Amino acid sequence: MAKRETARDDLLAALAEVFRAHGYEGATLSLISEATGFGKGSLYNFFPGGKEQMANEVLAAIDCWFNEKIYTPLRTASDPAKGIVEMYAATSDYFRSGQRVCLVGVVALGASRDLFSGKVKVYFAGWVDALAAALRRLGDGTAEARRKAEQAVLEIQGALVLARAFDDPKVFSRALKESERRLLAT
Amino acid sequence: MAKRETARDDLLAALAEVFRAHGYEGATLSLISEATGFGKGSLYNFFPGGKEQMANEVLAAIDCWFNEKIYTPLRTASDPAKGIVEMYAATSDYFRSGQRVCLVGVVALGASRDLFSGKVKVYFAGWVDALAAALRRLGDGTAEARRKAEQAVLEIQGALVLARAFDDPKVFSRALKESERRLLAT
DNA sequence: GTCTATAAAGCGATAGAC
DNA sequence: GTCTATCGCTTTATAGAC
Repeated sequence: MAKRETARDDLLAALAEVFRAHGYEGATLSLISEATGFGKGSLYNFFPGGKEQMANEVLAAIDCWFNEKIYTPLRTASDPAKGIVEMYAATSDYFRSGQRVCLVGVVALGASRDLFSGKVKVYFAGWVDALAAALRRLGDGTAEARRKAEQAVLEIQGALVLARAFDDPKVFSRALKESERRLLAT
Repeated sequence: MAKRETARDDLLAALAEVFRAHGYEGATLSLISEATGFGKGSLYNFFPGGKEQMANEVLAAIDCWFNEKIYTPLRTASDPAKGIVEMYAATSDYFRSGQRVCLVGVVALGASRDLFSGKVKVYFAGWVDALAAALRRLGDGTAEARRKAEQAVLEIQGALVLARAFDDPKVFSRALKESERRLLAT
């Protein structure tokens, strides 16, 4: 996390937005070049592996962000219930109330899934596991905690689909609020 | 629905599988040509509008199928609860227990959303509305029925994402079973 | 109605000047 | 480290033979 990595992190953030907006197949090098301000030559200097390496590093950066900002707090919060509340808040922020898509979810549904299946699994497993850990600390049994955690993650992904389909952020906000309420009830 | 339309329906079904497997951007004419057995010339004879027309007709056919097999039964079943049970069964069949993706959901999340936003909205609105109608017949108020219906459709879409991410049909089956149980409770 | 051949544009990726 | 020029290939789409 040294300062000299900031430049690459910024670049990865810009790349992530292009992949989110156009998907892996649709994110052409021309679009990437335009969005990042770098020529193709520079891009291949940063990522000798081309588009595939770009996407792999973007997915790794996303996983890293979620680990740091969501999964770890969820596991270590002194009050697990507060950790869950903060998870929903951070999730809503991250996805801009449903106007920003989940790149990992898009990849999971898309044709490029096979290329990145490892990273996709790690991302979702990390989320479900961290949430299940918090629920166990709230008193749920192992199986019940896992079931509820899976359900919550699934609701977030479904809310993103429906919010995009209806082009209505309120669908997302409403769904997340309900999901949080249900998860913390009893 | 005349018999002479069957050939085009079969063609649209084959096209749908290509779009599901590769997404709109990834479904190249070469892939489509291979999957359908028609040369590019023939494809442009059937669909002068090219790929965009193909996708539009595929989405229309999907909407038609859901209307006929799911939305209408949901509205007209003499027993609304039975209609809901059958909706979940038909949904699980249609998506092959989560191994088949929802093309409309994929389009909603993808870059081609703007091209097909009308059809995407109609599909999901049709589903939510039909399900809400069944729930009202079961005694729910307008707002409550709509809320529950939206939640159920969202759960189905989320279950597809998670099942694909984990590459595990059981995730889908479990989620649908739970969703059905919750919807029919009380 | 179906094909092959081909056009024109865009793709990912590379080479080499600076 | 960044660029322009370019390669070889694939893309969508069209033209024209059969």
